[in-house]
Amino acid sequence: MINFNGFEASGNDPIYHQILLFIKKGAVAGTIKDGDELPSRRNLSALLGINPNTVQKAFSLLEEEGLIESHAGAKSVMTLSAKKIESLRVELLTEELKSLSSSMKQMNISKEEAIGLIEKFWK
Amino acid sequence: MINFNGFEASGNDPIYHQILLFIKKGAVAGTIKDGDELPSRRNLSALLGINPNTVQKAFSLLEEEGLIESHAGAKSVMTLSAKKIESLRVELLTEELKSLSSSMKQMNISKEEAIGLIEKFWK
DNA sequence: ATAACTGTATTAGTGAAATAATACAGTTGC
DNA sequence: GCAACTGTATTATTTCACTAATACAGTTAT
Repeated sequence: MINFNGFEASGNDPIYHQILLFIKKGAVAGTIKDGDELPSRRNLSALLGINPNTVQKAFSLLEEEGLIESHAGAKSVMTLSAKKIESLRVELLTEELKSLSSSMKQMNISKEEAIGLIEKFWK
Repeated sequence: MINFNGFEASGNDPIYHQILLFIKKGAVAGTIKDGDELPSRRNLSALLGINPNTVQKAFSLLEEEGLIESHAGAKSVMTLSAKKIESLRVELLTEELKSLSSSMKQMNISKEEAIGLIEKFWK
């Protein structure tokens, strides 16, 4: 069963999208594996203190992307492959790093200084 | 007069917030200086293809933070100091790097790999 | 002075995220 | 078989970002 203890909703990003990212990042990290069961919509919404429909939105998007399978009555399960995971890895890293380097350039911060700052901030 | 040519609204971040960041990052970069005039609400909204009220929201937040001054009838102007700029720099960098390192850890990516990826993505 | 610009304020409407309360059908465990 | 769980669907409401259309008062340039 996938563990949501490390999850905390924050910022202005929609909650359903944060759940989506949490699952995707877990898949990339290897902490979420093919065949893993997801908590039920009702259980997860209770655990996170949010509405079941919000969880349902996240899960239905995961299904559209082919990352989980759902059947009425049974728990949803992860459907991962090495190929899918590699795609996720590229997708998430590209997003993250494009945004970082663009942001740093807008502040006129050099690559070297940026790397130095990362060394500091990495705890 | 502050130049908004490099600005493009994108993503799910509210537009008023993107305008806010654009100004703050410009101040940190040094391309926006103390005393610089801002375009009028009406002009900027027309240039960006958005509603004047959205620009007004961004500008009123900037005023609350003491980064601009506005008086009825006259153009708004930047009110920056070395101290304010340094605060902005710390605020923006902390935000950006905390988010990066947290995200990388969720994907189980080491500091060394992260730095290597930044070297690649920095163009 | 006056026309054309400024900032500021108000009221109304749309769309999306999230909540709330149900309902129904399929599965699983005892 | 049956109770307790599952996924799925529907309708209504609230909040916020954003748009839209005005209105009014202060400034700036000619």
